[in-house]
Amino acid sequence: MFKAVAELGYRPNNVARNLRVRRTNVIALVVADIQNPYFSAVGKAVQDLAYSYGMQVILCNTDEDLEKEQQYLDVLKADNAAGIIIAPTHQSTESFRYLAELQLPTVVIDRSFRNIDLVLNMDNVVIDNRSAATELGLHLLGRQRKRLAGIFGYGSTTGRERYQGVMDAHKQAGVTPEADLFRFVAARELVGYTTCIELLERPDPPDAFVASNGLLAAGAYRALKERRIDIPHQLAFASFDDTLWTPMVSPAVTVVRQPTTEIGRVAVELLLKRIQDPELEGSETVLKSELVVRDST
Amino acid sequence: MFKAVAELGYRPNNVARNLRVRRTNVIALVVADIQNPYFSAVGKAVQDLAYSYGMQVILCNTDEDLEKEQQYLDVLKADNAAGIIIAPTHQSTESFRYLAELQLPTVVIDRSFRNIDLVLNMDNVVIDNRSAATELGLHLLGRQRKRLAGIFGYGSTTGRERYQGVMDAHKQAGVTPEADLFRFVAARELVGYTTCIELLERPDPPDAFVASNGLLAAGAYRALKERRIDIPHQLAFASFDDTLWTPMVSPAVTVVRQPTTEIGRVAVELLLKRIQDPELEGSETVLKSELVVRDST
DNA sequence: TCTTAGTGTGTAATCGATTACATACCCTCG
DNA sequence: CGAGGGTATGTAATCGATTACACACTAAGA
Repeated sequence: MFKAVAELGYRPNNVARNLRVRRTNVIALVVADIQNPYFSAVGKAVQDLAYSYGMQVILCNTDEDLEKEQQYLDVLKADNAAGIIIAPTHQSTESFRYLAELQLPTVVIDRSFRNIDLVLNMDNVVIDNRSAATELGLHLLGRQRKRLAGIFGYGSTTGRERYQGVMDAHKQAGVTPEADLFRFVAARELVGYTTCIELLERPDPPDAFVASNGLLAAGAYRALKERRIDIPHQLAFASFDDTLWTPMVSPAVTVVRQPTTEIGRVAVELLLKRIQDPELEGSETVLKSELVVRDST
Repeated sequence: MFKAVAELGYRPNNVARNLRVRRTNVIALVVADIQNPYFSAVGKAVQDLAYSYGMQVILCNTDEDLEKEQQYLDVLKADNAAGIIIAPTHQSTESFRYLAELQLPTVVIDRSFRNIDLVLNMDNVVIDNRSAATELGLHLLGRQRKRLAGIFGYGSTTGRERYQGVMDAHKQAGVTPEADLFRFVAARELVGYTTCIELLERPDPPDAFVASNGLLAAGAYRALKERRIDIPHQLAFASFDDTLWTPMVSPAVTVVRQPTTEIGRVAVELLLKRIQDPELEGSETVLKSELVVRDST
């Protein structure tokens, strides 16, 4: 039988099959930018695990552009995707309503929808950004440091939560934060670079600096090196996301390491359960991050 | 009309459409590892351009495993993918025959199939690895350096071509290469690290070092820093692939920069033409790479 | 021997769009 | 007024699998 199949060169047509059984084996990964090391690490994990379950992964870069994201979602619905794993650009009730109306099994990663006023049958996989940021903030505010600056991803709850955590750290350390030292900007390397320069050129520059994600950190660190800032003595530097370069530079960078592989794994497993039973109630998984202290602080 | 469509919430079913018109708008990107910065850069470019043409990109990590690659190819054929962009794991006649028999529009990137003895209706987008490696080798062999070591990706023509280029450089510089200083290994960060350590611990260690891709380079550089090797005085270091970290470390790393965005762009455009007309003759596009000299050499 | 369960084979409906073709309709021109 | 060209509408076939169902056949038990 199998021999005959092989000899005749029969290839089943999955498109026909998908039409008949009314589902596909494609799951979509919708993120801002696959070049962001955090997302590419998660993407790798998702891809590997999906493969072992016989599923394909489709890749969607939104560039943090809501319209682009929604166009992708429309296409995914039309394509009858089995499910989606998404780090949504906006965390507004409006955009979650759009997402929910697709009626596709959905797992939200990286960004929380705890504060969305809708009943959402979706799973959420995040880390505790606020307390991780508090821990990092307290670490930076130690040793008499008083002037912490920070750049945070604009538009995502992640950035806001990390900012909140840093504010909590100020309170706990008894330091008054200076509002103008904190900026919300687009998560791009170049933006990290220019914003960092801007902050350094103030008459009263900061003595500590935090970046809320790997891309911003890369840009900021480049600026610090270019200006020959003495790290950590003149200024302490730390960021979120442990990437290839953070341990390699001198001084090596203190970071909050996210469990990217674990995030991808949990996301896929939750998604597969939800594909089995789309009516499952929503859930929230908070994974542990880890403060990795290196020479930059 | 459009109003009625919107009000009734009609969503077309692309699966049915795809079945009827006998094609899909999915192109597959088949690479070893999306976390490899080279591939994630190309992937980003492919994804962005594909989006503008209304196509989806499916992501396949082969981990340089031929069986996994062929399983993916089978699925892609069954799924009726519109076309594939692939960096094939093996460049053997056998594996290219397999690829060709799928009868899918195909563009091969990163690795050459010039030496394959088959008539292949595929496009090839590469850089001139051999002469780029020669240029890099000559650069390293300058200033009285006589003992160049190198690690190259195992299994790909890319690694072999770059090795050949480095050998050419020895010839041109009038230096006799020492065979045991050159290793072909798997493209993983950890492998780069251990192999580098191994080479450093020889009784007569090298005075220059080259890594044939970004992942191996990351591991090797980490080893060099850990052993507190004085770069570039004690040992000059350079690699292929310009990534986030290469300009950030001290000393910044001299690299051969590949035009990743251009590679992705050209690959998609060739693929789209080939989807239009699958009978097009094969082509080869050789893009220019660039030697970026920094402090490590 | 007859019934019943279980197995095997064959035919037809189904998924939801596209596309081809037939039929009906309208307008214009000879 | 009738023929012809062009648009409109409607019906049916198609893509290639899955799945349901009818029917035939075999084997075991009453």
